[in-house]
Amino acid sequence: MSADIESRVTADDHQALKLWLRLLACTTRIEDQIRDRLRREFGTTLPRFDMMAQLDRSQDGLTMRELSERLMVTGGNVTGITDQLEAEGLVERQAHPSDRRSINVLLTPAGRRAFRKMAATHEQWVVELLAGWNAKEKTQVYEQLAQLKTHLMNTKSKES
Amino acid sequence: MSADIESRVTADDHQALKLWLRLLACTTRIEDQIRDRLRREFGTTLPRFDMMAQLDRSQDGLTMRELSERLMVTGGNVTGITDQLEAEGLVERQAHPSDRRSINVLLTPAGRRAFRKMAATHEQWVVELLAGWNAKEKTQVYEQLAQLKTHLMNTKSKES
DNA sequence: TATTGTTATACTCTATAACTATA
DNA sequence: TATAGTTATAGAGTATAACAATA
Repeated sequence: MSADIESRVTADDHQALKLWLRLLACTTRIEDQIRDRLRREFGTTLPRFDMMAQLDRSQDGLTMRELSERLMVTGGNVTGITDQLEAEGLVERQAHPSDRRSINVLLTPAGRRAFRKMAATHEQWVVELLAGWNAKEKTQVYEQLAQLKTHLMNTKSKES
Repeated sequence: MSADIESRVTADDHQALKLWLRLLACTTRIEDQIRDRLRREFGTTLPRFDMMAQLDRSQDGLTMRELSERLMVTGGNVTGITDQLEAEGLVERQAHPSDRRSINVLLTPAGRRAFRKMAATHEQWVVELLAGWNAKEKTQVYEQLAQLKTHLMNTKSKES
């Protein structure tokens, strides 16, 4: 390998690393802001907000198993979050019509109202935090991220 | 406000939210991969790796206070991570030359060797994970993120 | 036997606050 | 008094594994 090619490879490597560190810094900053605001303004957390978002999309509720898959956390965690939300009257557990092992979790009317209100505010936070980009730039980055996402979904996790 | 403007605003809001969710998905995926690989291939964690990266850059070591600022975590956490790395012989605590309250933390020669090896592998992971973008695209996103970062640094945290 | 959900437990990462030694 | 560092504690957030009920 010639020195030229090698140096180009090295330059490209550092480019990727610098890009990653900047990407991580921006995302972490936004996520921390959202966590902090959810806690202070609504007394909730991101996992709880995410579970309510999943339930809001589904009219008939979701089983613990479905929630576990969609939130990408293990079953024990779903039980814990559901317990908290149920204690506050935001969700309820119902018997599953056809499988007595399963449990259907649904938003209560109060839970749906509370979520809709939080979601609107949350969306305004995101608009504000991403206001460093105009509409055209947002579209560009959105499409560039689509490419990256495709690549990442095809990138196997390293086996142990 | 006319219906047109309002609908444009709404469209833009959803654009920001969709962009944020995609940005978060990509970043989380990469970060999880890196955490997982650090754990499996080097038996270490991201905070430990980050501390060693800071120490590798500084020839004369850093005080606990400096580490706390650079890693953006509180002092108690720095003590804990330092304890772990010291127990494995990767860093050492030394008396500060001019302030007896302070402690200087330095990489040991073994720690520096271990870090350099990990860092090279880590950089290859990042190159691989970001391979969904070519060099030109990486440069574009890098510069777009610079803009966002500037905006985020000027965005005050919400007061309580 | 396999699956659903719960419980118990543990580990990482973080913060706050009380404490000591020193400035 | 103020600062550097340590210790103790707590709370998210996550995982694994043993378990009971049901399929």
